[in-house]
Amino acid sequence: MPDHDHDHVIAATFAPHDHRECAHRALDEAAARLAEQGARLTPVRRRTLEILLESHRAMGAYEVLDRLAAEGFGRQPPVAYRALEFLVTHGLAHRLQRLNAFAACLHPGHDHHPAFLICRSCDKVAEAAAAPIRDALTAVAAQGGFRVERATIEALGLCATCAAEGVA
Amino acid sequence: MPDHDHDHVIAATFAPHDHRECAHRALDEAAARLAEQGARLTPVRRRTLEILLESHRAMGAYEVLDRLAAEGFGRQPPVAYRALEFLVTHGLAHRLQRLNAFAACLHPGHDHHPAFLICRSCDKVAEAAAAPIRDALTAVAAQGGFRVERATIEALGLCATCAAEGVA
DNA sequence: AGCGATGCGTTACTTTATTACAATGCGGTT
DNA sequence: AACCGCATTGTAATAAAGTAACGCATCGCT
Ligand SMILES: [Zn+2]
Ligand SMILES: [Zn+2]
Ligand SMILES: [Zn+2]
Ligand SMILES: [Zn+2]
Repeated sequence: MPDHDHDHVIAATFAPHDHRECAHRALDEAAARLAEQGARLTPVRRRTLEILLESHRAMGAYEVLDRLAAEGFGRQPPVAYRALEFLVTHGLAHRLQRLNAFAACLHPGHDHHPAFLICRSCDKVAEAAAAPIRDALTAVAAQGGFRVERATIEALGLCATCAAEGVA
Repeated sequence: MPDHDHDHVIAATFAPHDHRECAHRALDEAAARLAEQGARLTPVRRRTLEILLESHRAMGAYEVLDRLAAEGFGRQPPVAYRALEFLVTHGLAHRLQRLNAFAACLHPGHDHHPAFLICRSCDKVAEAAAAPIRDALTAVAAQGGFRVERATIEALGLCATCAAEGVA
Protein backbone atom coordinates (compact mmCIF):
# COMPACT_ATOMS: atom_id res chain seq x y z
CA MET A 1 0.00 0.00 0.00
CA PRO A 2 1.47 3.37 -1.00
CA ASP A 3 2.05 5.73 1.86
CA HIS A 4 -0.37 8.40 0.74
CA ASP A 5 -3.20 5.95 1.16
CA HIS A 6 -2.88 6.20 4.88
CA ASP A 7 -4.48 9.62 4.92
CA HIS A 8 -7.40 8.04 3.23
CA VAL A 9 -7.40 5.18 5.71
CA ILE A 10 -7.65 7.47 8.70
CA ALA A 11 -10.43 9.53 7.18
CA ALA A 12 -12.23 6.42 5.97
CA THR A 13 -12.30 5.02 9.47
CA PHE A 14 -13.95 7.99 11.10
CA ALA A 15 -16.17 9.21 8.29
CA PRO A 16 -19.44 7.49 7.45
CA HIS A 17 -18.80 4.78 4.91
CA ASP A 18 -20.05 1.49 3.54
CA HIS A 19 -18.84 -0.47 6.49
CA ARG A 20 -20.29 -3.74 5.34
CA GLU A 21 -17.96 -3.66 2.37
CA CYS A 22 -15.17 -2.46 4.65
CA ALA A 23 -15.55 -5.41 7.02
CA HIS A 24 -16.12 -7.91 4.27
CA ARG A 25 -12.90 -6.97 2.52
CA ALA A 26 -10.90 -7.17 5.74
CA LEU A 27 -12.28 -10.64 6.41
CA ASP A 28 -11.42 -11.81 2.92
CA GLU A 29 -7.90 -10.47 3.20
CA ALA A 30 -7.54 -12.14 6.56
CA ALA A 31 -8.64 -15.49 5.22
CA ALA A 32 -6.30 -15.20 2.27
CA ARG A 33 -3.41 -14.29 4.49
CA LEU A 34 -3.99 -17.23 6.80
CA ALA A 35 -4.27 -19.62 3.89
CA GLU A 36 -0.82 -18.49 2.74
CA GLN A 37 0.56 -19.14 6.17
CA GLY A 38 -1.13 -22.49 6.54
CA ALA A 39 -2.94 -21.30 9.67
CA ARG A 40 -6.53 -22.28 10.30
CA LEU A 41 -9.36 -19.82 10.51
CA THR A 42 -11.57 -21.94 12.72
CA PRO A 43 -15.18 -21.01 13.60
CA VAL A 44 -14.34 -19.29 16.92
CA ARG A 45 -11.51 -17.39 15.34
CA ARG A 46 -13.53 -16.33 12.35
CA ARG A 47 -16.45 -15.28 14.49
CA THR A 48 -14.16 -13.35 16.82
CA LEU A 49 -12.74 -11.46 13.88
CA GLU A 50 -16.21 -10.78 12.53
CA ILE A 51 -17.28 -9.41 15.89
CA LEU A 52 -14.29 -7.08 16.01
CA LEU A 53 -15.04 -6.04 12.45
CA GLU A 54 -18.59 -4.99 13.26
CA SER A 55 -17.36 -1.56 14.19
CA HIS A 56 -14.18 0.45 14.25
CA ARG A 57 -14.18 0.43 18.01
CA ALA A 58 -11.86 -1.57 20.21
CA MET A 59 -13.53 -4.26 22.29
CA GLY A 60 -12.54 -5.77 25.60
CA ALA A 61 -11.91 -9.50 25.76
CA TYR A 62 -14.94 -10.03 27.97
CA GLU A 63 -17.19 -8.09 25.65
CA VAL A 64 -16.09 -10.41 22.85
CA LEU A 65 -16.49 -13.39 25.15
CA ASP A 66 -20.09 -12.48 25.96
CA ARG A 67 -20.87 -12.40 22.28
CA LEU A 68 -19.18 -15.72 21.62
CA ALA A 69 -20.88 -17.39 24.57
CA ALA A 70 -24.27 -16.10 23.40
CA GLU A 71 -23.62 -17.79 20.07
CA GLY A 72 -22.84 -21.17 21.54
CA PHE A 73 -19.11 -21.01 21.94
CA GLY A 74 -17.39 -21.52 25.27
CA ARG A 75 -18.03 -19.03 28.03
CA GLN A 76 -14.69 -19.10 29.82
CA PRO A 77 -12.11 -16.32 29.40
CA PRO A 78 -9.50 -18.44 27.60
CA VAL A 79 -11.91 -18.92 24.70
CA ALA A 80 -11.81 -15.22 23.93
CA TYR A 81 -8.21 -14.63 24.90
CA ARG A 82 -6.96 -17.46 22.73
CA ALA A 83 -8.87 -16.37 19.68
CA LEU A 84 -7.76 -12.79 20.17
CA GLU A 85 -4.16 -13.78 20.70
CA PHE A 86 -4.27 -15.83 17.53
CA LEU A 87 -5.60 -12.90 15.55
CA VAL A 88 -3.00 -10.55 16.98
CA THR A 89 -0.18 -13.00 16.34
CA HIS A 90 -1.22 -13.35 12.74
CA GLY A 91 -1.61 -9.65 12.21
CA LEU A 92 -5.38 -9.70 11.89
CA ALA A 93 -6.10 -7.70 15.00
CA HIS A 94 -4.29 -5.27 17.24
CA ARG A 95 -4.16 -4.84 20.95
CA LEU A 96 -4.60 -1.37 22.40
CA GLN A 97 -2.58 -1.01 25.55
CA ARG A 98 -4.32 2.11 26.80
CA LEU A 99 -7.70 0.47 26.54
CA ASN A 100 -6.97 -3.15 27.41
CA ALA A 101 -8.88 -3.88 24.28
CA PHE A 102 -8.63 -5.27 20.78
CA ALA A 103 -9.47 -3.94 17.35
CA ALA A 104 -9.58 -5.66 14.00
CA CYS A 105 -6.83 -4.83 11.58
CA LEU A 106 -8.30 -3.18 8.54
CA HIS A 107 -5.61 -3.98 6.08
CA PRO A 108 -3.81 -7.12 7.11
CA GLY A 109 -1.21 -8.72 4.95
CA HIS A 110 1.13 -5.79 5.32
CA ASP A 111 2.95 -6.95 8.38
CA HIS A 112 2.76 -3.73 10.28
CA HIS A 113 2.80 -2.23 13.73
CA PRO A 114 0.87 0.94 13.19
CA ALA A 115 0.23 3.94 15.37
CA PHE A 116 -3.29 4.16 16.71
CA LEU A 117 -5.57 7.17 16.78
CA ILE A 118 -8.36 6.82 19.30
CA CYS A 119 -11.22 9.30 19.20
CA ARG A 120 -12.37 10.13 22.70
CA SER A 121 -15.79 11.12 21.45
CA CYS A 122 -16.88 8.32 19.10
CA ASP A 123 -14.39 5.71 20.39
CA LYS A 124 -13.38 4.65 16.93
CA VAL A 125 -9.81 3.60 16.36
CA ALA A 126 -7.82 4.30 13.21
CA GLU A 127 -4.44 2.98 12.19
CA ALA A 128 -1.88 5.48 11.02
CA ALA A 129 1.45 5.03 9.30
CA ALA A 130 3.94 4.49 12.07
CA ALA A 131 7.10 4.66 10.00
CA PRO A 132 7.88 8.36 10.37
CA ILE A 133 6.99 8.25 14.05
CA ARG A 134 8.99 5.14 14.70
CA ASP A 135 11.93 6.72 12.88
CA ALA A 136 11.84 9.71 15.19
CA LEU A 137 11.64 7.41 18.20
CA THR A 138 14.45 5.21 16.98
CA ALA A 139 16.64 8.25 16.39
CA VAL A 140 16.03 9.70 19.83
CA ALA A 141 16.68 6.35 21.43
CA ALA A 142 19.82 5.70 19.39
CA GLN A 143 21.34 8.90 20.72
CA GLY A 144 21.14 7.35 24.15
CA GLY A 145 22.48 4.03 22.91
CA PHE A 146 19.10 2.33 23.11
CA ARG A 147 17.96 -0.04 20.36
CA VAL A 148 14.21 0.01 19.83
CA GLU A 149 12.66 -3.34 19.01
CA ARG A 150 8.96 -2.76 19.44
CA ALA A 151 7.10 0.49 19.81
CA THR A 152 3.71 1.25 21.26
CA ILE A 153 2.29 4.43 19.81
CA GLU A 154 -1.26 5.36 20.73
CA ALA A 155 -2.84 8.77 20.51
CA LEU A 156 -6.01 9.92 22.19
CA GLY A 157 -7.77 12.84 20.63
CA LEU A 158 -10.61 13.99 18.43
CA CYS A 159 -11.41 12.81 14.94
CA ALA A 160 -12.41 15.12 12.11
CA THR A 161 -15.98 13.88 12.05
CA CYS A 162 -16.58 14.53 15.74
CA ALA A 163 -14.82 17.89 15.52
CA ALA A 164 -17.06 18.87 12.61
CA GLU A 165 -20.08 17.97 14.71
CA GLY A 166 -18.98 20.52 17.25
CA VAL A 167 -17.57 18.24 19.93
CA ALA A 168 -15.13 20.26 22.00
CA MET B 1 16.47 21.52 30.58
CA PRO B 2 18.12 21.95 27.19
CA ASP B 3 17.27 19.29 24.67
CA HIS B 4 20.75 17.85 24.32
CA ASP B 5 20.64 16.82 27.95
CA HIS B 6 18.22 14.10 27.07
CA ASP B 7 20.93 11.96 25.53
CA HIS B 8 22.68 12.17 28.81
CA VAL B 9 19.54 11.30 30.68
CA ILE B 10 19.00 8.09 28.74
CA ALA B 11 22.58 6.95 29.12
CA ALA B 12 22.62 7.95 32.79
CA THR B 13 19.62 5.78 33.48
CA PHE B 14 21.03 2.57 32.06
CA ALA B 15 24.72 3.01 32.88
CA PRO B 16 26.06 2.39 36.37
CA HIS B 17 25.92 5.61 38.34
CA ASP B 18 25.66 7.04 41.81
CA HIS B 19 22.03 6.21 42.16
CA ARG B 20 21.77 7.38 45.73
CA GLU B 21 22.53 10.87 44.54
CA CYS B 22 20.22 10.35 41.56
CA ALA B 23 17.27 9.40 43.75
CA HIS B 24 18.00 12.02 46.37
CA ARG B 25 18.00 14.81 43.82
CA ALA B 26 14.72 13.61 42.29
CA LEU B 27 13.12 13.54 45.72
CA ASP B 28 14.31 17.04 46.50
CA GLU B 29 13.02 18.34 43.22
CA ALA B 30 9.72 16.62 43.84
CA ALA B 31 9.35 18.18 47.27
CA ALA B 32 10.21 21.60 45.91
CA ARG B 33 7.73 21.28 43.09
CA LEU B 34 4.94 20.24 45.43
CA ALA B 35 5.69 23.10 47.79
CA GLU B 36 5.26 25.52 44.90
CA GLN B 37 1.91 24.01 44.09
CA GLY B 38 0.73 23.92 47.67
CA ALA B 39 0.28 20.15 47.48
CA ARG B 40 1.20 17.98 50.44
CA LEU B 41 3.91 15.36 50.38
CA THR B 42 2.44 13.21 53.14
CA PRO B 43 4.25 10.19 54.60
CA VAL B 44 2.61 7.57 52.36
CA ARG B 45 3.16 9.68 49.29
CA ARG B 46 6.76 10.40 50.14
CA ARG B 47 7.46 6.79 50.94
CA THR B 48 5.79 5.66 47.72
CA LEU B 49 7.99 7.99 45.73
CA GLU B 50 11.07 6.79 47.60
CA ILE B 51 10.18 3.20 46.80
CA LEU B 52 9.80 3.98 43.12
CA LEU B 53 13.08 5.85 43.25
CA GLU B 54 15.00 2.89 44.61
CA SER B 55 15.61 1.68 41.09
CA HIS B 56 14.98 2.72 37.54
CA ARG B 57 12.50 -0.08 37.10
CA ALA B 58 8.76 0.29 36.88
CA MET B 59 6.80 -1.26 39.72
CA GLY B 60 3.28 -2.62 39.81
CA ALA B 61 0.82 -1.07 42.23
CA TYR B 62 0.66 -4.27 44.28
CA GLU B 63 4.41 -4.48 44.53
CA VAL B 64 4.42 -0.96 45.94
CA LEU B 65 1.52 -1.86 48.21
CA ASP B 66 3.38 -4.81 49.69
CA ARG B 67 6.25 -2.55 50.57
CA LEU B 68 3.99 0.07 52.10
CA ALA B 69 2.07 -2.50 54.11
CA ALA B 70 5.31 -4.01 55.42
CA GLU B 71 6.25 -0.58 56.70
CA GLY B 72 3.06 -0.02 58.62
CA PHE B 73 0.90 1.76 56.09
CA GLY B 74 -2.45 0.41 54.99
CA ARG B 75 -2.54 -2.88 53.17
CA GLN B 76 -5.49 -2.31 50.87
CA PRO B 77 -5.13 -1.51 47.16
CA PRO B 78 -6.50 2.04 47.34
CA VAL B 79 -3.60 3.01 49.57
CA ALA B 80 -1.13 2.36 46.80
CA TYR B 81 -3.35 3.48 43.95
CA ARG B 82 -4.10 6.80 45.59
CA ALA B 83 -0.51 7.59 46.31
CA LEU B 84 0.53 6.59 42.82
CA GLU B 85 -2.25 8.57 41.24
CA PHE B 86 -1.22 11.60 43.24
CA LEU B 87 2.37 11.28 42.08
CA VAL B 88 1.34 10.85 38.46
CA THR B 89 -1.04 13.79 38.62
CA HIS B 90 1.67 16.00 40.00
CA GLY B 91 4.23 14.89 37.47
CA LEU B 92 6.40 13.00 39.95
CA ALA B 93 5.82 9.57 38.50
CA HIS B 94 4.69 8.08 35.22
CA ARG B 95 2.43 5.25 34.35
CA LEU B 96 3.61 2.70 31.82
CA GLN B 97 0.69 1.31 29.86
CA ARG B 98 2.51 -1.69 28.46
CA LEU B 99 3.55 -2.83 31.90
CA ASN B 100 0.63 -1.81 34.07
CA ALA B 101 3.27 -0.25 36.25
CA PHE B 102 4.66 3.00 37.57
CA ALA B 103 8.07 4.61 37.50
CA ALA B 104 9.40 7.66 39.31
CA CYS B 105 10.01 10.72 37.20
CA LEU B 106 13.66 11.59 37.23
CA HIS B 107 13.40 15.24 36.44
CA PRO B 108 10.10 16.55 37.57
CA GLY B 109 9.20 20.18 37.40
CA HIS B 110 9.33 20.22 33.62
CA ASP B 111 5.73 19.37 32.97
CA HIS B 112 6.35 16.69 30.42
CA HIS B 113 4.90 13.61 28.83
CA PRO B 114 8.01 11.81 27.73
CA ALA B 115 8.56 8.76 25.57
CA PHE B 116 9.67 5.69 27.50
CA LEU B 117 12.47 3.32 26.66
CA ILE B 118 12.11 -0.01 28.42
CA CYS B 119 15.04 -2.42 28.37
CA ARG B 120 13.84 -5.99 28.02
CA SER B 121 16.97 -7.30 29.64
CA CYS B 122 17.54 -5.16 32.75
CA ASP B 123 13.95 -3.84 32.98
CA LYS B 124 15.11 -0.30 33.55
CA VAL B 125 13.02 2.52 32.13
CA ALA B 126 14.41 5.75 30.71
CA GLU B 127 12.57 8.86 29.67
CA ALA B 128 13.34 10.30 26.26
CA ALA B 129 12.45 13.61 24.67
CA ALA B 130 9.02 13.09 23.18
CA ALA B 131 8.76 16.35 21.26
CA PRO B 132 10.15 15.19 17.91
CA ILE B 133 8.19 11.96 18.12
CA ARG B 134 5.01 13.66 19.12
CA ASP B 135 5.48 16.10 16.25
CA ALA B 136 5.70 13.25 13.78
CA LEU B 137 2.59 11.66 15.27
CA THR B 138 0.68 14.93 15.27
CA ALA B 139 1.60 15.50 11.62
CA VAL B 140 0.53 12.04 10.49
CA ALA B 141 -2.72 12.37 12.42
CA ALA B 142 -3.42 15.86 11.12
CA GLN B 143 -3.29 14.58 7.54
CA GLY B 144 -6.25 12.39 8.43
CA GLY B 145 -8.00 15.26 10.21
CA PHE B 146 -7.32 13.83 13.66
CA ARG B 147 -6.29 16.14 16.51
CA VAL B 148 -3.93 14.46 18.96
CA GLU B 149 -4.46 15.42 22.57
CA ARG B 150 -2.47 12.85 24.51
CA ALA B 151 0.10 10.41 23.21
CA THR B 152 1.41 7.18 24.65
CA ILE B 153 4.86 6.38 23.32
CA GLU B 154 6.63 3.39 24.79
CA ALA B 155 9.50 1.45 23.25
CA LEU B 156 10.71 -1.98 24.19
CA GLY B 157 14.28 -2.80 23.32
CA LEU B 158 17.81 -3.15 24.52
CA CYS B 159 19.84 -0.57 26.36
CA ALA B 160 23.49 0.17 25.58
CA THR B 161 24.72 -1.35 28.81
CA CYS B 162 22.99 -4.68 28.26
CA ALA B 163 24.04 -4.71 24.61
CA ALA B 164 27.65 -4.15 25.66
CA GLU B 165 27.36 -7.10 28.00
CA GLY B 166 26.55 -9.29 25.06
CA VAL B 167 22.82 -9.66 25.56
CA ALA B 168 21.30 -10.53 22.23
C1' DA C 1 -13.54 25.69 69.45
C1' DG C 2 -15.99 24.95 65.17
C1' DC C 3 -16.15 23.61 60.39
C1' DG C 4 -15.28 22.09 55.72
C1' DA C 5 -11.90 19.88 52.88
C1' DT C 6 -8.43 16.58 52.43
C1' DG C 7 -6.31 12.34 53.36
C1' DC C 8 -6.07 7.55 54.95
C1' DG C 9 -7.74 3.28 56.18
C1' DT C 10 -11.06 -0.43 55.66
C1' DT C 11 -14.53 -3.67 53.26
C1' DA C 12 -16.27 -5.24 49.35
C1' DC C 13 -16.39 -5.73 44.54
C1' DT C 14 -15.37 -5.46 39.41
C1' DT C 15 -12.57 -6.11 35.61
C1' DT C 16 -8.82 -8.21 33.27
C1' DA C 17 -5.85 -12.15 32.49
C1' DT C 18 -3.50 -16.74 33.26
C1' DT C 19 -2.65 -21.61 34.66
C1' DA C 20 -3.86 -26.35 34.39
C1' DC C 21 -6.10 -30.05 32.66
C1' DA C 22 -9.71 -32.90 30.14
C1' DA C 23 -11.98 -33.88 25.76
C1' DT C 24 -12.33 -33.47 21.01
C1' DG C 25 -11.02 -33.49 16.21
C1' DC C 26 -7.87 -33.71 12.47
C1' DG C 27 -3.84 -35.08 9.67
C1' DG C 28 -0.60 -38.56 8.47
C1' DT C 29 1.16 -43.47 9.22
C1' DT C 30 0.75 -48.27 9.60
C1' DA D 1 -9.62 -49.14 9.61
C1' DA D 2 -6.77 -48.56 13.75
C1' DC D 3 -3.18 -45.68 15.53
C1' DC D 4 -0.56 -41.78 16.81
C1' DG D 5 0.72 -36.99 17.55
C1' DC D 6 -0.68 -32.43 17.70
C1' DA D 7 -3.52 -28.46 17.39
C1' DT D 8 -7.85 -26.80 19.09
C1' DT D 9 -11.62 -26.08 22.22
C1' DG D 10 -13.75 -26.43 26.39
C1' DT D 11 -13.82 -26.38 31.61
C1' DA D 12 -12.63 -25.02 36.46
C1' DA D 13 -9.91 -22.42 39.33
C1' DT D 14 -7.01 -18.68 40.43
C1' DA D 15 -4.22 -14.65 39.88
C1' DA D 16 -3.50 -9.86 38.91
C1' DA D 17 -5.10 -5.22 38.34
C1' DG D 18 -8.25 -1.64 39.44
C1' DT D 19 -12.54 0.80 41.65
C1' DA D 20 -16.52 2.09 44.67
C1' DA D 21 -18.24 3.31 49.00
C1' DC D 22 -17.86 4.67 53.55
C1' DG D 23 -16.06 6.12 58.32
C1' DC D 24 -12.68 8.35 60.88
C1' DA D 25 -8.67 11.31 61.61
C1' DT D 26 -6.31 15.38 60.57
C1' DC D 27 -5.30 19.79 58.50
C1' DG D 28 -6.16 24.66 57.57
C1' DC D 29 -8.94 28.17 58.40
C1' DT D 30 -12.37 31.24 60.72
ZN1 LIG E 1 -15.47 0.49 8.10
ZN1 LIG F 1 -14.77 10.65 16.66
ZN1 LIG G 1 19.71 6.54 39.13
ZN1 LIG H 1 19.32 -2.98 29.96
